[in-house]
Amino acid sequence: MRTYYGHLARVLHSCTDQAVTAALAQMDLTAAQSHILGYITHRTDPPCARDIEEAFQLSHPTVSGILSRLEQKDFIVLRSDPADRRCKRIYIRPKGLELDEMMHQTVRSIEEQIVQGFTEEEKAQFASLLRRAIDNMGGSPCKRKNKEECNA
Amino acid sequence: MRTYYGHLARVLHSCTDQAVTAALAQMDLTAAQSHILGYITHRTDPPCARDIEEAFQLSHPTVSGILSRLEQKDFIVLRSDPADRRCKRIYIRPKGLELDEMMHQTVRSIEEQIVQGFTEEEKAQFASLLRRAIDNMGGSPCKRKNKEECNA
DNA sequence: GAATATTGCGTAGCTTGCTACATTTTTATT
DNA sequence: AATAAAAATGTAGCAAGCTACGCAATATTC
Repeated sequence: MRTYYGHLARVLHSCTDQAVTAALAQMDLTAAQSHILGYITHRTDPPCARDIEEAFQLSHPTVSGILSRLEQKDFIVLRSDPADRRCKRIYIRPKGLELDEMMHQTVRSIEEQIVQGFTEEEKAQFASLLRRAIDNMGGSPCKRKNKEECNA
Repeated sequence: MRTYYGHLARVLHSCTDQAVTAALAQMDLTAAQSHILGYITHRTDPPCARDIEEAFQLSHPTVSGILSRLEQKDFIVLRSDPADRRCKRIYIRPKGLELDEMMHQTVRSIEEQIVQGFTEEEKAQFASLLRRAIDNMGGSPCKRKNKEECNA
């Protein structure tokens, strides 16, 4: 039987995503929403949509959709930056901040589950091979200037 | 910087998928459609939707949507099985058969690009680690009885 | 200073993924 | 035989990913 790495990547992404989403359902968050919410929380200064696109290698409309759902649920607020009125800064609201600890614990435990039974060496190799494969494919849809922020 | 395997899997899936879709655009096929079309072509007997769900670890509505788009484009035809009227057998149409060789060549070349610069040992390890990770996550959304068909 | 390019965002429209529910047909139970 | 369970599909509705387009604000260039 042939090996299709693309297929394996899809399946791994898909089941991981669903595990996280299921674990976070009680907080009314999906996997994608929680990752982005966590990123916003841990920034020292409020990011704008563009920052998230680069950090997560996602297109603008995708990020835009996720942010608008987070805003609807009152986890964040978007406000135009007076210094550059093109940008909309993203501010965490108390309701979003509250979930942070629980959210991160959930994500961490699922990340551990993925590499359960791996030796430290295997974990390192797994990450390294994944990053090399991504690099072989030209990184990702977005052109990214901040390469160090990606594939993290 | 922490390593998020789930994130890496998403990015790898995403850029692979887009590379395949871009390469196949002239044939009016997406990555998902071409994989499923290839599977149907290489079956000795016409499969039904359920077979595809198991082989690709996808939910019924997902497969149903892809099949209906393939049928709209006249690549396949769906016909009820007279022996079991619940099943709809999937038949390849000439227009679908035509693309097979070109399609497979495209997919193969992108699969090679993913593991470009990998030694044979690294390729084997990469596939093995991916399969172990998928296994750790409980395989995938579908419960699958045909485990040997999966993660291929 | 005016014209042009770039940047950030919004929206429309698509595919692909999911869950949840309903329907039809077949199989199993009793 | 009648009823219940299981299996295959259909459909509604959502999230998340994309491209392609347009608009407004800022930067750049002449």
